[in-house]
Amino acid sequence: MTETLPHQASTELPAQWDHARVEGELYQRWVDRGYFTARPDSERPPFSIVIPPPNVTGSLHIGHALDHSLIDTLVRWRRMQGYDALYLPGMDHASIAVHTLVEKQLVAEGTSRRELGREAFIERTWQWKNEYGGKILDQMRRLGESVDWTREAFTMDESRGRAVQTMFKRLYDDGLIYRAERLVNWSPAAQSVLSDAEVDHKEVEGELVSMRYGDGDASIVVATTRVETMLGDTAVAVHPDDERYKHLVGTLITQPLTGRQIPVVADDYVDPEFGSGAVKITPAHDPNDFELGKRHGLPMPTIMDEQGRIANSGTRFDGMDRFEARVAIREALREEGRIVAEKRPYLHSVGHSERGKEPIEPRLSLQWFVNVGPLAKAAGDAVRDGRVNVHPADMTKRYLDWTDNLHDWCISRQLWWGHRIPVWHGPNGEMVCVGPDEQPPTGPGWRQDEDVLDTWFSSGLWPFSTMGWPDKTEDLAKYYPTSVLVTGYDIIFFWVVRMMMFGLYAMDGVPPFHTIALHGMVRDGLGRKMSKTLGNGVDPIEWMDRYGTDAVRFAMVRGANPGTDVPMSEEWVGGARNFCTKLWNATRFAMINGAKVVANPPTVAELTDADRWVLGRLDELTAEMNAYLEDFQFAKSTEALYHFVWDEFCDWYVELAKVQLADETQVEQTRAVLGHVLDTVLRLLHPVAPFISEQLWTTLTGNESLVVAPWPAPSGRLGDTGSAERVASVQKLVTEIRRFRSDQGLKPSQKVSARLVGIDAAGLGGLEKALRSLVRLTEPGDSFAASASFELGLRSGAVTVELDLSGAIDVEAERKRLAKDLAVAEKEFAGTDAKLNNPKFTDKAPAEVVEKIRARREAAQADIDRINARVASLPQA
RNA sequence: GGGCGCAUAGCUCAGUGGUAGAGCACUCGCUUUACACGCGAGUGGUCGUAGGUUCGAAACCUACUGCGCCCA
Repeated sequence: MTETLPHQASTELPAQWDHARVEGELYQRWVDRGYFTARPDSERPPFSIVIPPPNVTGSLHIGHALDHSLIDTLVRWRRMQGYDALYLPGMDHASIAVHTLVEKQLVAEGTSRRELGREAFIERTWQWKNEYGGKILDQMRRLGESVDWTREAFTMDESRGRAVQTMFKRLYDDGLIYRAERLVNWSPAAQSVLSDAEVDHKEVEGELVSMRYGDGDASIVVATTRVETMLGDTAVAVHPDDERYKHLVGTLITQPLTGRQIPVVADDYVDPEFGSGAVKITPAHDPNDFELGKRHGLPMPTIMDEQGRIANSGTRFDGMDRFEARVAIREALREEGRIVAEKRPYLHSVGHSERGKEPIEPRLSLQWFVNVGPLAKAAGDAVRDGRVNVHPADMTKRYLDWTDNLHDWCISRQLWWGHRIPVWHGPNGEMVCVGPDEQPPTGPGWRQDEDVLDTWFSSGLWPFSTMGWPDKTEDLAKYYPTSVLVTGYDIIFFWVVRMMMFGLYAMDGVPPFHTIALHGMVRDGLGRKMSKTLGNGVDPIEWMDRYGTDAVRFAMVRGANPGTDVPMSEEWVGGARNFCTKLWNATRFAMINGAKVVANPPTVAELTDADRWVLGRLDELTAEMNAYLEDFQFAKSTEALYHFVWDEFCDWYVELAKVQLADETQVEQTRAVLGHVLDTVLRLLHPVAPFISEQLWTTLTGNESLVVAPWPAPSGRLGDTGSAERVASVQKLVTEIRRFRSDQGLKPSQKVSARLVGIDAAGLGGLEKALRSLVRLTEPGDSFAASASFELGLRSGAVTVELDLSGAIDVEAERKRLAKDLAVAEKEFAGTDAKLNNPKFTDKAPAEVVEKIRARREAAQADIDRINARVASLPQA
């Protein structure tokens, strides 16, 4: 078996592509040879991409497989084009996820993070990271990603930590980071604040409870979905123009259960049409109420603790969980006869933690914020004035929607795993922000802020923190800004906007990338979102096991139209695998027949029409694929290659070549053409399917590796020789003859004696041998007697095919076939004739269009005449 | 409630003013000497509905219907 090892050039390929055995070895060889290592000191121009850092807890899911396949395709393509390509890998530290995970472990061990203490907890978290984190990096190797492992980065390592601290201090000193008491998204599960981006709003079936505050004339009915918040009410609000309540505005009203007196206030915010037209106001537990409370100077008591339990309300509900309290308070109100209506289920929208899925509690709390105003404006302007392009362009609006409507970003988290906020608080409320090389204040009463920063704060720095910023490094000078950011449209607000804001700010207005190439999300084979509830999710690693990495990558890239979702099914991956097999077999066939890459290719004059045609098409393909890749049209680029390899090279050229290989005078040139086409095709395929292309190419050429082989350019040496037209004519002849044979029930293998009248006059004499081979037609013998004949119109003339079927033909089948052809031709004639008889058309349509239609009408007329003649010549039934 | 997008073959999608396409699925035939993960030949579409612009509309405009996504 050793003869098939990938590192040994062998003249013969194994019968089958054994992806499972070869992939790992090939990948390791690439890494060992340093192909993926960027060289800032090289003369080559840079092409750099930083991967949006995956999460340290994560593993490769189907979305990564898509994103990474596209990125690696671009990187490998540019590397082959001669760029000094840097594809920089790494991970983020996933503050909440890891913190929660380790905390759970501690609880299971009967202890807690408080018991352990901050330092020991962090120590423990690093242990977890070193032991279990980063599974995804191994999976990236499986996927064949050409990343520079010598530059692997992690948001929590020392260098990235310096970047975070530097950035914080700059923003702080510029007044763009501030601390304030605001109503924030509180996660009782994590016992931490979350940013708006980490909260999903979902429709839930809750209840709408209407209750009466006050008594008699001085009473108002208010409705709420969160009855428990009534303990924190500090007002009832009505619309200023609402006649029903005018007499109550400015008075106090008695609140049930607490017996407190709260004011009735008037505010435009209230919708008089909704419900009773009056609303209860809980400033510390509802965003709208908070704003209203500020306008009216209302007290803002917090009546829940950090775990979502009622607290400090001074009622018997203290200590109860928020959802228990909701029921208990409702029932207490009912006993007092305060409930006037209940609507259940009542559909309304509730914020949920994107990670933990639990309902978010709006909570008044002292937190750190980034004032995103100037940052977001700069991020929007960079796209508006064209310094940064969004692909596809219609996604620009989506991007600008984000930058133009961004709220201040809450960056503090009540967690321990992460970058601790570099601010020291003094005994008298002083605050000192400390940079990386500065000494924090010491002395009694000084302590560092307890909170850590949102993980996205460090991820936003990724395009330059990974290159050594804030130091002025060689990498930063060469690879920043990065060439393009490739990511899904669903995380524009997470990655893209943050990286843009921070990049423009930290790097003197230079954006972190000039191009944002957006792709969609992977969906299942029926176009449905993959989800746990549907159970339609898939593990890309399983597919790689079964079909090979190349098949998974090819399927992904082939499905990726710009900005649109990518439906992905096992059948689709299977199709990609079939393509790999097809190419494998074609290469194997070519090599068995002596295909080789030659130093001095045959001159154009030495080539046959088939040779010239396939080489011309290869030139077109090369140009086409390049243009598509330049434009991030991954699906089209891959589809073009697929079509050429299968439908043109394998189906036609290889079949035509079989005849040439049997001809001593043509065998050498044919071997050279086969070798050249495969050499080029494998180069073109390599960025998408690196493994199989490498194995085939190194075997075919005996060269070291395709990873660093040059990307092909069109040869441009074919010119217009008319070969393409002649091959197209032969294809038409072949198809029509096959159709005739099929309709007549002839077995494909059955040889038929035939005369091809007019083939020389049509300029196809050079292809006759090949044509006969493709449709199993033998030369007519002495006893040749045509029992069937039909004429075909070609661009260079008509050819009459006469066949000796040695016996009667199936007249009925033939009649049916001709009737169908006649119908098609007549429809074509009628359509074109109607146009040409319309003076408006002939007057107004461009001359070349009129000419084209005229030619079509003539061709249709000729077809009709031929078919009618053929019908007339058939024996009468 | 606000915004955006989509509707083309059984399924999933290309197609942006001049002959409706692909992959898969389906039907028939085939141990044709690289490949049955294959070869050959086929079937299948009033391009969501209704108006409009145009010599000409799947494409451009308007309305409607249905579906999806984002935000609140």
